[in-house]
Amino acid sequence: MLKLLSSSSSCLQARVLIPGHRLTYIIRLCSSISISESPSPQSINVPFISDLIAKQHWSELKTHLKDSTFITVLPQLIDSGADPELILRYFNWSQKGLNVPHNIEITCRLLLSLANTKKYPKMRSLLDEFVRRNEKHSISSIFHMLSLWSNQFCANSIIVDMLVVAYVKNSKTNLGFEAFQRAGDYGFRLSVLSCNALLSALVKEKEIGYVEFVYKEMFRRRIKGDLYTFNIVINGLCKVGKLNKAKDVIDDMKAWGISPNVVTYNTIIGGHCKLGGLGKMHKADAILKEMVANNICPSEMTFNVLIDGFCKDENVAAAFKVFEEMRRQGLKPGVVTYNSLINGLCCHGKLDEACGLQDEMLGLGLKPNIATYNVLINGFCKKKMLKEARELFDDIGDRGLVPNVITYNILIDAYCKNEMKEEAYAFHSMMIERGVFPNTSTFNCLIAGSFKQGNMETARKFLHQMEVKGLKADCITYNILIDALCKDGEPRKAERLLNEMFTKGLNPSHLTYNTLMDSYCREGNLNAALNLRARMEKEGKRANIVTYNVLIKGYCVREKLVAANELLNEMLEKGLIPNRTTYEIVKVEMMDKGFVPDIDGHLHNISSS
DNA sequence: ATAGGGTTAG
Repeated sequence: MLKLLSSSSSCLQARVLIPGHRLTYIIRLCSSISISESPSPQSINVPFISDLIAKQHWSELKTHLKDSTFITVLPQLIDSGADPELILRYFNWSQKGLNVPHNIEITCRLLLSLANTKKYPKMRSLLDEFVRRNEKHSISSIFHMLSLWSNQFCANSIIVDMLVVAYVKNSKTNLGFEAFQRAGDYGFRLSVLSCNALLSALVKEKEIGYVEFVYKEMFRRRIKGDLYTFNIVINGLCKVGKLNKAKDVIDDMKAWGISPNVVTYNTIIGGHCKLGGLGKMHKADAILKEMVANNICPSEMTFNVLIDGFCKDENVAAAFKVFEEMRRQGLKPGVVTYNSLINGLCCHGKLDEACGLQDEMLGLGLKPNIATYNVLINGFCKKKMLKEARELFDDIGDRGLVPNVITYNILIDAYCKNEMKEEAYAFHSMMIERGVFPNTSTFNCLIAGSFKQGNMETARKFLHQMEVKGLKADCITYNILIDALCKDGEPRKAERLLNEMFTKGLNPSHLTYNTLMDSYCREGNLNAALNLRARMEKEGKRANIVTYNVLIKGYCVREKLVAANELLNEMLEKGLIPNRTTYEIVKVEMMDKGFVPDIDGHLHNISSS
């Protein structure tokens, strides 16, 4: 409990009553650069000074005020009830001229007087400047000052609301989140506007845990979300594959009387297409039907998302069916539509058809963009038609387009994979010369290429170069390094890299674990492989087909056929469909050694029964 | 004054 006793221009006395104690403390709160030593600061002639500020007679003002009193003028101006805009003008001038750090107390008082006169744009720019200055003011000190100087919840809330937006706008999302959280402790009410801005920034930074926190907290604080709020949260959840939770949010919004719109549906359909797992396109199709049943008309974007999904699901035929349906509904396919289809055809090696489609889009007056070229170049590269890829690359400039980092990465990767490192390095230099900066992916291609050629030294050189350039190793970099060590028969060293990934906040993928398990299995260390499986599942990653293939093979080569068979059964029970590799392992390692399959595909050991 | 789509690297 705190009771205000008195306040001077720069100091504030308050009595602190600590519950359960009989003692009363008198504290003096002084701002950092206030001249608290002088008991009564020289008072100023407010009307006179105000007039000078209004006329912007700064040099005259400077001669009237001694240097040391600049900061004492502000509280007096505020106390006098002068026009807040006038005070702000003086504040900005003294700030610029003297470059003194922001004084929290003064800033908060100024914000409060601006809030009371509804000078919202001025408050926004003041807060923007405050946040941009990067001074290390703690959020709690700001909130504390606001509570000390005002008991108007409304004014305080508006300031805090704008503060959150200012942090988010200036890419200080973590501070925006902290302000959001503390606002709850202080009981300040935030608007849906600032919450949406915060949520949107958190989604962009893939901080989904925080997104979920803010979303739940909004309910708890009775901040009513709008259509944007729900769409942002749904998008965040879809991006990390939490599709069931995304569906729950759709139920939430309906419960709040907000109907999902075309964006909502496109987002959730896209989520299924990208990370839906088994039978994902069927689910995506079902959502499309639900959307139509709810009288939401699919847009060009809806079809684009579906077409791309089918292409990635290696079902180009279905993609073309959607393409036809799209035109039947009178929607015009755009460049993105064609890019998805061209990419789908390229991935199937159907380059002639892909080029034909490009001609078709040209005929429709659609201009290919750099992504169109990237998918085509990639198609040629994957078919080892590097000459044709190079020719396409040379066409880019004639089309008035500029190759981007992806274009270069595709070609560098292709040259590395085809043991043409001179060409790869030439493209690496070319991109730098042309001002396209290599990114982590560029180095991943170069590092992987070096390993492939057995050139450990070069790989290390690129890894070093990458760090020097301030580029951080990502999951794929680690996978490349882990793979190289594993191929070298060094799974223990590779596992150390796995540990390092966690310390760097990187999320190992199935592939990471599977690579390591395979390497342990090859040297017959089944326990180490099983430990890794346990670790992987502890991290929320269920064994996939490759995991089972690796482990089954591991048991087989150690002649533990019964254990291998148990794993095979486990895999079938979990609904994982054995692939060609599984079949080969089973045939060579098991069926040829006395196991026979029954009608369900389960194997039985005839020598034991 | 905020929400949704296409291209690279394991």
